[in-house]
This record gives sequence, C-alpha cells and structure tokens, in this order.
Amino acid sequence: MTGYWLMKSEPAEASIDDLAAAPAQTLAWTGVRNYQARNFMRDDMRAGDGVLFYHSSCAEPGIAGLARVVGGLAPDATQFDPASPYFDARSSPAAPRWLQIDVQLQRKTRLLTLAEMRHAPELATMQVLQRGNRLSITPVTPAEWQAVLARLGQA
DNA sequence: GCCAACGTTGGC
DNA sequence: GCCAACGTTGGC
Repeated sequence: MTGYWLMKSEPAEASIDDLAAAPAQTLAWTGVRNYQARNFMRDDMRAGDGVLFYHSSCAEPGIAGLARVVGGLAPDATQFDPASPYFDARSSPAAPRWLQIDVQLQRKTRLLTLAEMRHAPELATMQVLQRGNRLSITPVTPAEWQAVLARLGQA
C-alpha cells in the first residue's frame, strides 16, 4: 500500500532545483518542528511513498515536482547544532525530539500554482488547501495524487 | 509588511 | 486542565 504526501519547502532554503542538484538527487528532510508532521514521518511514511514537492512562502507557491520517500528515518541532525536555526536546546541525542527522512527527486514538473490548485474542483479536498492549514507535511489521497498528475499531464 | 489562523508555553 | 499570551506560518 503506497502512501502519498505533500511536503512544503521554502525554495530559498531547499527548492526543487536544490533537490535535483543534490547527491543522488536526495535530500534529508530536516527542520520539521511540528509534532503532527513528525509523527507522519515516524509512523506513516514509508520508502516508496509518493511526494508532491511544494514551494511555500515565496512569490509563486505551488507544486514544483514529484519525489519519493527513500527511507533514512533518523534524528534530525539540525536539532543538535547550536548554529542552526533549527537548534532545539530541549532536545538531546539521548532523547531526540525531531526526525528527518530522505526524499529523492522523481521529476521536476511545471509549477502547479496554488492559485490553479484552488480553482481545480478535483483538488478541493486536499488538506493543504483547507483554511488555516499550516502543516508542512500532509497526507494526499490516491485520488488527489492522480488528479494532480492528470493536471500536470503526467498521469 | 500585514494579518488570520494555529500550535506551544506557562501561570494558575 | 484551562486558557491567555506569545511565536510561527504562509498567503497576499
């Protein structure tokens, strides 16, 4: 049973092009500091799961590419680094609070903008579009995944 | 830069 | 356990 996810990243920090340029086109997804999103990584995300790579907090927010989870669940290294903006003084290697997981590029797509997503009736149920949603990782249903691929012309 | 919405913190 | 204050997210 393959799962599907939408993962938000600020392109100024990690864009789809950064993912494409990374070794093995794989990045450790660090910086998640929300328990619900962390629990998705810990409990529900599996190697092989599909990922919609979403650019947030930028001029043109939207889905910028497709990726997949490739495993590598581990304590998020940035929580122990005092120089990192993601440093968490209340975490410790003995009892890490935050996790990272490895994500590999599948392919870059045209930008499916947030505006277009909001106008697409078949995407209206997507959690990322719900009012007040702030989660950086949200589950995507198989129907929503297929609808996104269809809209990208890559079904 | 603004602001709505949400999660977390901490006093009680 | 409640809830007000605060900080963060993220679109606009």
